[in-house]
Amino acid sequence: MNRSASIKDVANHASVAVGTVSNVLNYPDRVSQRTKERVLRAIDELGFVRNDAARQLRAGQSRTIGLIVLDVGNPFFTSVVRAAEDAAALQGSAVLLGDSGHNASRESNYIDLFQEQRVQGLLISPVGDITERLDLLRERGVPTVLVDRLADESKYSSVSVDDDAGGYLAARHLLDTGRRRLAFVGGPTSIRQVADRLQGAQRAVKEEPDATLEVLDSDGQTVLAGRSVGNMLVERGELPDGIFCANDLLALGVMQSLTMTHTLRIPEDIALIGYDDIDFAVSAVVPLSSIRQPTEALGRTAIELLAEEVESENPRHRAVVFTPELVVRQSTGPAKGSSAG
Amino acid sequence: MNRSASIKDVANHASVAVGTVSNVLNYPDRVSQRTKERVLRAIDELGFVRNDAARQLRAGQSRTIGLIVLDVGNPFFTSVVRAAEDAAALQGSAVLLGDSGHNASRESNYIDLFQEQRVQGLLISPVGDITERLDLLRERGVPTVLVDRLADESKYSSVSVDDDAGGYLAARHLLDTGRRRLAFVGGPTSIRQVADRLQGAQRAVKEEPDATLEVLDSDGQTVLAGRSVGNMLVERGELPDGIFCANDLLALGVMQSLTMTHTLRIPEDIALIGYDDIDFAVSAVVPLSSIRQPTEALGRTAIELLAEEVESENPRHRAVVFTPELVVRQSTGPAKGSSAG
DNA sequence: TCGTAACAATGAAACGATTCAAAGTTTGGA
DNA sequence: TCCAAACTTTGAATCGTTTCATTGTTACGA
Repeated sequence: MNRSASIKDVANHASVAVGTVSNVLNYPDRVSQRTKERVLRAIDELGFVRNDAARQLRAGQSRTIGLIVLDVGNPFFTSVVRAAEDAAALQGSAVLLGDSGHNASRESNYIDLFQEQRVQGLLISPVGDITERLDLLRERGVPTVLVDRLADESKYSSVSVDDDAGGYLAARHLLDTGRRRLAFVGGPTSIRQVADRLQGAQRAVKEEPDATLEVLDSDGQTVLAGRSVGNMLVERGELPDGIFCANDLLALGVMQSLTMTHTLRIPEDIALIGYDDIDFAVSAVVPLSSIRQPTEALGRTAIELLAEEVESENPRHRAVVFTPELVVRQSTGPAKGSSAG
Repeated sequence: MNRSASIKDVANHASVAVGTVSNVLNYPDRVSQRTKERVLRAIDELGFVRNDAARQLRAGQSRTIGLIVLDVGNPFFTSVVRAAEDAAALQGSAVLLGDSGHNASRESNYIDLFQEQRVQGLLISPVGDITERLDLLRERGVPTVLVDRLADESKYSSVSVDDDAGGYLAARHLLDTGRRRLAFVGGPTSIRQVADRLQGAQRAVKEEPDATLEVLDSDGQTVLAGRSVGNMLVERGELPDGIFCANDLLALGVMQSLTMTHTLRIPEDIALIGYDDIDFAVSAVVPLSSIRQPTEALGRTAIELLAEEVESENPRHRAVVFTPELVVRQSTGPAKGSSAG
């Protein structure tokens, strides 16, 4: 048990050359039936398992793809990850998953790790604007596809969802159901997705002369962060009549603190809409309206674009942009004593 | 850009021997200041990145740990994963994550993959009773720790939570708040965790002569599966007055279908309790009572036990069992016109 | 029976890092 | 100035695969 069996041990045990064992493993057709059986028996008896490090070393490349997401705890990303894993499995690759947690240094560590592993390529949902680092990767010949982030097509392929359009959809829906004093709740606007969704919302609000949009900064994009923004609003007293949150987790948090007052009603007093349409949106205190993103398509397409980059020597990069979709539920029903318009 | 620089390229560029470059990387103290600087400059100029495959091949072992969970979409597991990653990072290892999705063949694929990668060890939350496969791993000298599953201490280390105790806690709580016609909702009882929780519940119910427990099979452990059990109950009409779900996702699903009727009230007509205490439990339609499991401790301890196995030649295995905790929220408040007993 | 084409099996070289015994260099005390 | 000890540097050997030119074997038509 000290050292696991090598291909050489198998060769000895079956009285053949190492090359033959390798052929049994990789090109079974090149080997005669008799020999194949003997080798397979030896493999079984010794419990031989290929050493992937040696394979990779010889091959110069691994069969893994690195994927770095901003937050594995966020159902949006787990869904993308799942789709990417499935798509990768179809083409015989495995996915190494890294969670940066919106933290640039953790992200950097994963990039280092994946580079050392000589991954086939990298899918990354980057923290901030790490163009220098990514440009370096590009120079080093590591194919990279940006996920959930629009990229300069001359440099990278990317899959993303039109966040500006999504923000517009959300705000437009609040306006269409009669709300005029809107609030946007979103983490630091240095996060691109947040900034774009806000921008789309502002575009919609500008279309209604009597509508206003207040921006409420949240500390991150979690249920907890949403709850503290909600508490702040409740204490402050002066409330908007429609709230658009940069993601569903935030919205669920806001919903919690609003409903805990037992005096504010959703949607009669305040309408609430989130973003991502995670599974939990439908099972919230008040089922949450949201903006749905095609997560499966994101993950699958990312893998496909990466495959294109890996295969062609000098690939043309493509930026695939998906369109989000409004999902109306109870949390944005008609306002108190007003007909939608 | 065709081929990334090797240690030999660096050595040439800096006019030193390959061994010296290796020393700069691994034992900087053995190298003089002048030489070190020269080598580091060469590394920088060539953009050299260590080839992990070659390192591993030489070292005979990788610095990664394989972790196979039943469902990454389940917040319980993502929480465990996160804790394990952090603990592993502290000891300089990386975690390779695999999602079996309760599927034995996917699980088997990941075990193969991880074995080929020569991971330091394996953390696994196994699908069913795969003792044969695990015994084989043990013979091959792959240290293995079972996660969320009690193991025979003579063979494996394990970290788990006492599911029987948790089931008892949940059912006892329903009984204590006056419910007598209980139902248990849980995926196939071939899943160990489900079976144990049910058993604990049955133990509690036996303590009350006038109490009954009906078992409702669910198709998996997702929000969706919960919803369909709930729909079935509503259509059938004859309802329990207390429901214990094998996890929170199921409970949220059941809650959805019950509240959609607009005639049944939680907790007045039916009390509902879940299991896991995921973040979303608190933000449900009716904040969900649940059984909390110490997920961080699970993940961290799993890594620690694995480290013990890796370090000692002939380790004594340990089975660490954590105790779950009742979290009472609104979904199990007092019943209609009855005082708790 | 011979020659050749098709098929099988061989084993040395290569991948890139680490290790370690050996060789080379510096330092400082006598 | 010389010697030994301490410090640096060297480079061949090694890890376990895959590759591929070469050698060995078989089959079959002439």
